[in-house]
Amino acid sequence: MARRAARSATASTAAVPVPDAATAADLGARLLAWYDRDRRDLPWRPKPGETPDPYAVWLSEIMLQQTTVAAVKPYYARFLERWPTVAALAAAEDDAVMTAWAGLGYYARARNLLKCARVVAGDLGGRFPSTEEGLRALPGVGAYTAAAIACICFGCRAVVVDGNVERVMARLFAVEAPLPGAKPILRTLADALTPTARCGDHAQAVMDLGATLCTPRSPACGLCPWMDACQGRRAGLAEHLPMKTPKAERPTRRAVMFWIQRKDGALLLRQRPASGLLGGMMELPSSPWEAVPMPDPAEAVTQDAPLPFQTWRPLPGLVTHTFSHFHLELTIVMARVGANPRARGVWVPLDRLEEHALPTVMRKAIHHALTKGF
DNA sequence: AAGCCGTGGGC
DNA sequence: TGCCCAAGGCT
Repeated sequence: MARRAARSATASTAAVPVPDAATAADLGARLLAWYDRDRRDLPWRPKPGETPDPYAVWLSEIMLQQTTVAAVKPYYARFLERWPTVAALAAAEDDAVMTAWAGLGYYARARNLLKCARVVAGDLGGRFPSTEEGLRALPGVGAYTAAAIACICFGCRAVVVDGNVERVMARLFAVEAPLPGAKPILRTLADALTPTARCGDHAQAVMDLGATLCTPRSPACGLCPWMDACQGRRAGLAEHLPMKTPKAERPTRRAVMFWIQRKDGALLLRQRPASGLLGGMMELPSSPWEAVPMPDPAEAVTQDAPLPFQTWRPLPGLVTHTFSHFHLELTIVMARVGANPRARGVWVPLDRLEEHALPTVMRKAIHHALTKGF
């Protein structure tokens, strides 16, 4: 029974013919010709003939996980200038790295970045592993990143599959099975197209194709080196691929957030727990973030404030923010406390907030308070 | 193994 | 405006 089910799953895979070696070689040659002609100039991409610095490539690949090139560029420049080598980064203070990462999101990446730098600079003597398997064992380095570094920096033949590659393969071979279920099929197709020579350039070329021409919406098929071979385009499906299984709705969580100022004007911040949402980042204290109606400010002041205070007022309006899996609405309560309050956290003068690892949602809350509260 | 984990930009 | 998406990894 189970065997029969597996067989039928395989049958749907078999409906997508894997290209033969000659076809793959032809497609690969046309792709590299296009890449060599229209190569994008990216800060982490070595010029033709230059030897890539594994540290720089690794840093860029971590930053680029689920993050756009435009968002990464300024962070990448600041990191590379401040910590030019893996040894320098390994020696950095945790807080300095989290502060420098603030605003880029997915903060586990920053924690793993530091862990990884310390493994490489310490146990590995300052050198990144030169194999896919060795790289894959590093914190924050998964299948994609290991393959990318291995082929870009060390010339390994590695199958690089990211969102771009999946989209390009789905269109080129008209794969109508929806993601994420179609991942194995798309990987098989990417593998069939992956050459041994210039494997790193090939990988970057497919990703560039996805980023610049074979875009999620309104692909520029007329400029594509694979236009005539693209089965998705031939079927009039290109723009609709890859299909995706619908994802769950995002609930809205709500909370009352406390802007608490000491007599000298300093603001109370706290550090969040090391793991989980915004792990290790700084926050304004608040009631729990729950998918319930907005709490009554007076009740929140009584139940959830990190220290007692008499003088307070709720600010008009809401601070809204959307995370990967929920929306957040915040009511800000402004309060004043005495000169020597006792509370867990750090008291920060308003002109030194930028020295702390404040994620975007907290910057929004601070901006709202400074705008509406004064 | 499906859910968790940020943010900004484009349409 | 609200929704989709981006060079994924971890648990």
